[in-house]
Amino acid sequence: MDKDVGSVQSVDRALTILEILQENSKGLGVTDLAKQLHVSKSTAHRLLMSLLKKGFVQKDMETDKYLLGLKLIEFGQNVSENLDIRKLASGYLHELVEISGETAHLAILDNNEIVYIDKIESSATIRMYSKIGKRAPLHCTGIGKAVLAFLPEEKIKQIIDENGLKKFTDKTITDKEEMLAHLSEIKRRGYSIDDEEHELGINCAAAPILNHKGEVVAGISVAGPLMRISKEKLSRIAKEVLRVSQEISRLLGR
Amino acid sequence: MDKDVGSVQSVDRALTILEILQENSKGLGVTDLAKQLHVSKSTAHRLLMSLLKKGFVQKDMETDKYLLGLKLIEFGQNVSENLDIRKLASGYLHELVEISGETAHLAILDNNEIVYIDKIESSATIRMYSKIGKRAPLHCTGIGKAVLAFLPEEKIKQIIDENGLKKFTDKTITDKEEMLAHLSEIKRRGYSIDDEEHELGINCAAAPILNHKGEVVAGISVAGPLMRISKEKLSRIAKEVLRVSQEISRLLGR
DNA sequence: CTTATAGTTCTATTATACGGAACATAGTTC
DNA sequence: GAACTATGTTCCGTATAATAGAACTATAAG
Repeated sequence: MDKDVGSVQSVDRALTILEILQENSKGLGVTDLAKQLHVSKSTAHRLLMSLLKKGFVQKDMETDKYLLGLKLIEFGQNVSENLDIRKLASGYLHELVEISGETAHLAILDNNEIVYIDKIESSATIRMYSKIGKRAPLHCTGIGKAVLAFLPEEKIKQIIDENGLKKFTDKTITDKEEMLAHLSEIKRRGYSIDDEEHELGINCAAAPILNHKGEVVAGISVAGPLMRISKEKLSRIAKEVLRVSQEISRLLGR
Repeated sequence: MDKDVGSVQSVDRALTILEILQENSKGLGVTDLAKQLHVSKSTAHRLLMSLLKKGFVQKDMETDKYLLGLKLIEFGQNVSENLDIRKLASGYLHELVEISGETAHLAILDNNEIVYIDKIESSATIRMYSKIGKRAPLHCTGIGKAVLAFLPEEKIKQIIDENGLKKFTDKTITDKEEMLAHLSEIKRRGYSIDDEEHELGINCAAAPILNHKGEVVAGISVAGPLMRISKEKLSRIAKEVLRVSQEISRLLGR
């Protein structure tokens, strides 16, 4: 057993108690906990007293068992709220670049547009901050459509009515009914495909990121030139983008 | 300084670190934390290593500061999900009984009806489990209306259309439009009043309990015979019921 | 009533958490 | 670019604080 240098035994144990209690939602007694922790009853008890005093665990009055405390709800909320989506997603975007060999993007929804807040390229190891901050419409970009599709029905209609469906290329969807059907299909399968609807020669697969309330807050995509991305490759990429988007959403408490 | 007997110093300190980090959402360095904890840098550092290893804190790669870890989101979710609303509310219901001298109820929404899951009476110190499990309609009870008012608009209409507005007393609201207006008023002020709409001679003030997503999951009320409750007393009670409902909702992460 | 089981408090022992110093790293100032 | 500061990390001897086990309660079971 390695000595776990640089950390504090009793703290490790206390945190392990929390983990054990997470697995036992009906609560555990001191003796059970002591066994699982491989410590004496008195040690387990003292650790519990510290956790109890701070509200990290509570004692069920009826069963006399210890369970996770309400304080943890607060903490969870707090972390969710102050989460920096860019930092959170960064590692995943790199993973997507690795897998696909193409460029990955992260964008958030702001004022009926998307704003790119990160972009990671395969070739250049340095980030191109130039494009970061760029805004794009919702109706004809991969991330835009993915985000739009997951907004509430009324909000979608409102945005379309307010902003229209401006034509960027011959492939841009400009008919409202067609767009609504398209979005509902995106919502069903979880990801969107941009088939040169914003810029000719560029294909893109994207998926939304949802927060703990199930609200769409951002989107990620992988995009690249048509010549390098076959239909088949794009659909493989789309699966990966979807998977990653779900992992990120999960981190947000989704 | 009392010795905080029965707890573990290092655990207390580690948990305090989490509390301090909660107040500093942009993160803190080792030195700052050590100062606030009144311990040496090395101690603060070792405590952080334990917290870090378990994912309770994370280190921001860009600023090199420590902040609350994503693990806490999981815990929060877990606690919310496994929360026993009855146990949670119990103390608060007793408080309401104390304040009002009348009977307090807790009910949850189930299948377009409310189900009473707790009832606490002033006179009898023992709980009357007889009434627990009883079902009642949404449109003419205090809790029912409070819950109904906080459902999504469409859901409200759907429920009314499906279940109708059955007349129980002369005061029962049976007109759909009148009911919708009534409900929107309830939503505005946060609490509902049942003025003999279900049972003659019984007045009641109720308010909804919302979960972390803002969804209504239950309601609480204080009810009593007309002869003991003046209009004025009822409105005083309603304020208390509202306050308590908000406190419980907050515990649920609202 | 006795026995068993779990929770809580007490206490002597030593392992372990502690502070301070040393070292490392980076960011600033001149 | 050297000298200086501020901050993070590692090391180490010491004494404190955490530990195990026993004693003591409080319930529950037989």
